[in-house]
Amino acid sequence: MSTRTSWADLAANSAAENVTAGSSANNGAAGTTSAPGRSTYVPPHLRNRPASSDPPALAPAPAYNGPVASNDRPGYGGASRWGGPRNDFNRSGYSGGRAGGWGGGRSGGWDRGREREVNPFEDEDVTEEQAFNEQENTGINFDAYEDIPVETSGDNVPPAVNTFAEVDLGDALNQNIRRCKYVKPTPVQRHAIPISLGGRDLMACAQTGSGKTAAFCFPIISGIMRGQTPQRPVRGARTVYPLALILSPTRELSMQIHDEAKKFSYQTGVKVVVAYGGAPINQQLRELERGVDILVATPGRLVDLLERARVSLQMIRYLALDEADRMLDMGFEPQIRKIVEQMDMPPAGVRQTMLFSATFPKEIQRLASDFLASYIFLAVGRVGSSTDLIVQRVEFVHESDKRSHLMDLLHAQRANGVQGKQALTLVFVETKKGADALEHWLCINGFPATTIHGDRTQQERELALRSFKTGNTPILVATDVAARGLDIPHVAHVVNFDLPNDIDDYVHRIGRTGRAGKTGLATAFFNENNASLAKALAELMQESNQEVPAWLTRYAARASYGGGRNRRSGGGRFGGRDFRRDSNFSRGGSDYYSGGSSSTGYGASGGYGGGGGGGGVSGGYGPGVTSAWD
DNA sequence: AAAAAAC
Repeated sequence: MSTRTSWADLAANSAAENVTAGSSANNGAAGTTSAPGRSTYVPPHLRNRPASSDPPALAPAPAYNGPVASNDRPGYGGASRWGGPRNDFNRSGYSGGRAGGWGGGRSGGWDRGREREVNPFEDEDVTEEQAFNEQENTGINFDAYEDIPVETSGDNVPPAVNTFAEVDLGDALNQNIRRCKYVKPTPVQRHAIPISLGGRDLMACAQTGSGKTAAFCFPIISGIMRGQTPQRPVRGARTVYPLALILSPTRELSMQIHDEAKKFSYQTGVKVVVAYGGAPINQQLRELERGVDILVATPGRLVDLLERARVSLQMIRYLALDEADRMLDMGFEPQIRKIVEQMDMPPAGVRQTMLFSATFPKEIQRLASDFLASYIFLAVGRVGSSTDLIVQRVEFVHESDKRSHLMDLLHAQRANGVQGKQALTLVFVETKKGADALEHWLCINGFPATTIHGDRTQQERELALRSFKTGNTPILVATDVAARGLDIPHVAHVVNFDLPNDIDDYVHRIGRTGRAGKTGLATAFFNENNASLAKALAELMQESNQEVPAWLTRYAARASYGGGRNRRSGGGRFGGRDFRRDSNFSRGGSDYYSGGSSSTGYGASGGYGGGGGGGGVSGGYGPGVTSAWD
């Protein structure tokens, strides 16, 4: 009994046949099938919470009364791609109200005060009322941003913004941005947010630690807030229908994205749930039943949930792939294809799709383009990494000398340690066995170490990460499970005990340090086993103004087989280049790339920061000043 | 050849 032309109707036409309107959001929890007990369920971790941990007396988010048509900016192509139905996203009657103002019935019970939303900012100083619009006067040298090379291609690229205030994210979200103490958008946010708000699909390449999570979360949250409350179909009573899906390649990264997204969506009425393997599924199912707008997940657990019909993707409006190139590499691609193309998700062009990574090899871009419609390619920053914050060293170390060499590094580091505490050191190795062995060896030699890899239980993995973050065990031996996305503050040193075979993996690994405007050190142990990486490594280091040892240059020259996987993706200074711009790209269709492109942004300073040296992104960050950088 | 990702 659908009564209007809505997104749900569109979905019904394109994806499913058993749409039954009339039930409220989220699997009828507040509708006719509502289970009365459900809305009063309080999960164990929230029971008996002292009153002091309730949200402080923040003013309720003011009603959002701004224009509601930002999804429809004329001329950006969003509306035309969507045709009529998309206009229904802009619920004209959206009138705020408590906590972002979902009408009654949304997320049954969620916003009725029965369950208090845990304040994710409770550790932080929320009384601080920095004037949101005074960010021009903070004394931060954001001019440095102007030097960051930016490349966009695609049709009708929306112009970048300079402040959060000038994009229309809504008051509740703006307040959370303020609580996060994000003063000014990072470069990728400046460009990606207006693109996404304009309704466009996006493939974005931006440095590690450059605020990508917020770049895709803000438009999603904002879009859901202003969107029409969907008529979610009733299929099985226990099927839930998230509106947004965020996929990431590791469990810990999904947890981290979830934590971030919870902060951004605090008191917006938008519910974020995370689902990943290795943890009991029942608790995740309970969370899902309590309502979900944004689902953050790893692929395996999501497929499980889909096959159990506990989750349907029929109502997905937003799809985001973090570490998108990893998600589409050989190991992951079939699973991702299944989720995106073979379940009930609306097709590209109907949903909005955002792909983010610090690296984006051409061949992966080609695969990814299957998931996108008329998308904008965005590359921000140099060679896939904030490398000017990271001092990269390469040392020639024979396999048999690696342990003692590591020991020397750690001893030296301990001597220089601040306040007697060992600086956090992240040591990457090639294999899980190798990780365990090295951890053991470090421990018996007096260096408190722990390890994270796929053979450990999820509990062990999470404990290891926590123990590392707190400095309890300041050395973490890791496989590539920890290479991507994880934001671990204060990592002073990344050691590539075993170098990866792929230069992109190296970029991601060293990106675990040098975050939040801090400097970092990355040391690699190179030997004859790594010859195939020599060329790419030497080039990468050169591009980021690092000292390249002469012996490495010789290795690089010798390695004539430096093609294939190890070649810089697209070359040049960017983490990537739109593969559509390659002259040898052809795919039959002509609708692929017809737009213009622009480099270095929108009339901002030209050039690449004088070959890199002056192009630093860190310049001007004062101590204690937080940006949305991380 | 390895790692990750469901039970």
